Amino acid sequence: MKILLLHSDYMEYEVKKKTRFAEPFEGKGERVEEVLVVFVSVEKGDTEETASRAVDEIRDVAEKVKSDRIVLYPYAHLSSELADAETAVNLLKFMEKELSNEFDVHRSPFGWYKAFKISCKGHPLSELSREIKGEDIELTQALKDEERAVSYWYILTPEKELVEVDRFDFSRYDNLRKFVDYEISKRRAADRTPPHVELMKRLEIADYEEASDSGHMRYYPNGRLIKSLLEMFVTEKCIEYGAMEVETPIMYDRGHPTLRKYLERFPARQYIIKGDKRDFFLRFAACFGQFLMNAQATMTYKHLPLRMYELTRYSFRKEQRGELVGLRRLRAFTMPDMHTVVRDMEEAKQEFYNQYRLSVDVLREIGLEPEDYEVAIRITKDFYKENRDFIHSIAEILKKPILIEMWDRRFFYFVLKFEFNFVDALDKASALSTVQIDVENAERYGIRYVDSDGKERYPYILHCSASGAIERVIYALLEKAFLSSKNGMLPMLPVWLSPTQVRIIPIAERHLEKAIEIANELNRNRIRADVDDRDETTAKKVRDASTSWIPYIAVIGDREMEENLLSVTVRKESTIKNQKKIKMSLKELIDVIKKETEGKPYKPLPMHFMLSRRPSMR
RNA sequence: GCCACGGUAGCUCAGCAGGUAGAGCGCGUGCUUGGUAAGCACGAGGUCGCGGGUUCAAAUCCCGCCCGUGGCUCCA
Repeated sequence: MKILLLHSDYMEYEVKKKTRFAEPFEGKGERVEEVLVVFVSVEKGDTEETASRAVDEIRDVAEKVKSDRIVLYPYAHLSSELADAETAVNLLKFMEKELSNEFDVHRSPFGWYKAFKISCKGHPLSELSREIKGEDIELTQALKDEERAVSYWYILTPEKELVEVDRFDFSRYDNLRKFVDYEISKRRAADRTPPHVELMKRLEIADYEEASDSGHMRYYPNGRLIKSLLEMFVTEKCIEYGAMEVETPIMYDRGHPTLRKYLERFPARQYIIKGDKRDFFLRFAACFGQFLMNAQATMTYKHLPLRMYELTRYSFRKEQRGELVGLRRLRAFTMPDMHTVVRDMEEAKQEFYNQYRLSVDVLREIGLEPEDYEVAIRITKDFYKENRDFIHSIAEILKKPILIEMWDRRFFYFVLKFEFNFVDALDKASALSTVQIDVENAERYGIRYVDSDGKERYPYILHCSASGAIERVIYALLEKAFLSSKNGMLPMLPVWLSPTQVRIIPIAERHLEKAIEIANELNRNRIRADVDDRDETTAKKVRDASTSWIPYIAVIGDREMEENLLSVTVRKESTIKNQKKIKMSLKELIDVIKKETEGKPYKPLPMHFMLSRRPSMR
């Protein structure tokens, strides 16, 4: 926004003719004496926040020149980057309203050709221009609100008692203590790179891509397989839960009146794409696309709850440079995003409860148990008071204490949310699953349903990410594996996610043919098996398979050929000192793995099944 | 984004009072046909992150930038 301030003896204007942007106006014009005239150009990207900063400037100048009368005069010629007319009028009206508390404000109509006369006083303060940058401001209104909101911290015990956080006995809850420390005192102890960063590289899962922006990763064949399987799994679970899968654009008009409000909270966090005529921002979640779709749908109470799902590949958030780490925090990430339109708060609570259970279930099947994460519930005080029993009933689901953050008032779109927070090897917490009850966006987007009495009503909307970002799930699995290795176990991924599930190791060349035959049979049974046909010693091949976290290592030599059995090393039952080796038939091995991966998605080996034909990816 | 530290072979790192680069692993070739966490030998492989400056001479000193990690901040 650009403004030009002229302290004047008088200002006089006369309305001549409409432009195509003209706002309705009846009068002819007016003359105002002893006035501060403010010429205003509203620019692209300006928001109410920009406008209120302009108001502060104007107020400041008006007080200095001791003028209690102001003319707000829309004037396009101060800028070459003008906002659309609707925004401009809205912001001018907003400024008029803000200023009229203290001043006699005259707003000249927008979008008309006007003649004016002005007599500028000419003292040193009488002519000032100001540029108020919309994009660069750090603090938007919502952020200011957040600063003013006070948080109260409690622990909700499994016995449904609400205890102030200082009075809770954490002695049996080490992980929860770490999480609470992280949340409240913001204690940071880490002095090294998180373990998953080294692991994601060494296991050829993912790596930094210097040719892209920070926080955009490359995924090697192994990583793509793991990511793909997780994506398939979460998607299946959400569809099974009753969601309609959709796909929506990844970029949206920056000036779109509905989207802008949502954007205001994070002005510096968007990727901006220059279009031919309009500028676009890259989505940071699937909300927009789904809400716009919902707004157009004809819905009645009979259709509710209505669930819509999308896997965002990608969501973009231009996080601050120093916040990015490995797979924990990215600028481009994949997130399952489900929105549920519900009739009323009763239905919202019911869904919230069910989606909480869905999230527990999804994480558990992925390989993250309730003891691997800590629960946080964030809630407004009012909502808590009105729904005490409901909130307490949530504590029953996992029977573990929950951190409650209570706000004295609502400053964002939701009244209630939960998160499951993974606490990693460096005691840092990151949110995985989350569900929120949104009481604001239905109205903003014009999402309505027809109720049983024939009247249109605004529904509530739940936001649900059943697993959290897929990349973050991989991070959690790697950190968990690292933590388990500190407890003397061998680190590994769940079998259904392991890129190679069975490694066949022929002892000498004469066993190779049989090894290939076995691998083929396994692969026909949808088990990812490969063959280490390299010219290496058996010990070396076993070591390589072990350091690649392969769950089943099957050695085949003369003895196995003779007995028609495999000599299988089972990783999850082994330690580095004590390898668990079992003789079993091929059929038994197939049965064991099939049982272990039952109900999970499958994809074939991500690379050639002969190790000698496989490149090292880094 | 701010502060600190780091970037040298494909990988992990050594070298740095300024004098044109080293190890281990990996890779290639040969020997070896092996029995459960690293066989042996030989060989190839380097714009020392990028750009500028100081100097007879810069991987090494100075400045700027890029990337990474930690802290601050932040996480819709």
